[in-house]
Amino acid sequence: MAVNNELFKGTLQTIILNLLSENERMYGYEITHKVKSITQGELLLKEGALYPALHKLEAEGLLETSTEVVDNRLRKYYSLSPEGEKEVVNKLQEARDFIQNLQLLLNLKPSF
Amino acid sequence: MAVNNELFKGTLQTIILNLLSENERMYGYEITHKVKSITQGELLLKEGALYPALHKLEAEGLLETSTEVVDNRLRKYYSLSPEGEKEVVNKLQEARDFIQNLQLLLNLKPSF
DNA sequence: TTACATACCTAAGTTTCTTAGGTGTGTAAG
DNA sequence: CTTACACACCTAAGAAACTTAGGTATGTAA
Repeated sequence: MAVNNELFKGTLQTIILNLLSENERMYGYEITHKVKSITQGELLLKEGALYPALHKLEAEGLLETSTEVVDNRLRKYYSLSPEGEKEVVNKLQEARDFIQNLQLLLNLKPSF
Repeated sequence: MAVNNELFKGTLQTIILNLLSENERMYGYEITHKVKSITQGELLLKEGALYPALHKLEAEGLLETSTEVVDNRLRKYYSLSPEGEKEVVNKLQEARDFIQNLQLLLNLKPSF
């Protein structure tokens, strides 16, 4: 992670699940680039963090996979399982509460 | 931590420094209760997390301490050092950027 | 043939936090 | 009078997430 490394700890699962709720299916390498482009390079999602996280979410039954060969290279596509669809709703609500509480604790609320 | 445990990882230093920038001086036990009341019980800052964090910030020169005995009990008051005063500005800006990026990644921005 | 993008992966180490204690004082309940 | 709880500090062991630093393999541009 580029700028504020430490703070993003714990948000990775939520970020992955949300991207997949918007994009139907994505593969790992694509996710790292998507995160980079959305944050304009401020958050660099490391592969060493991403792949274990994807495997864990799959093992928990929140993600499903299908592999394809594109241009003679393997792609492992991930998509939300039915449980993943439910979980992303919870995770997003938790994220909203988290941001709310953090803004309260840091007096960042009334900036706009 | 009570509700969303995982997400607050990495935010503790910023929370401590910001509380001390608002309150001149605080002691550990007071900080845990302050955090609890601000978040209405949603974030329970554990002593096992707080005290090591305070010691680390002190070792880094960001905090200064003075001990007092009140009602025959020891209190160790923490306050920002000059470097701490500078660092809290950086940390808060990082937190703003973090929230901004997280909202972008999670599509939470245009809710109000 | 060197370098870099694409695309996957893992193991070792670091850091942070949780769990689960320990020490000691003061006060309220029974 | 002893049990429980609030106050107030502390630490050690373990869990978990992340970083670092690799490895494998293909395709393309210099």
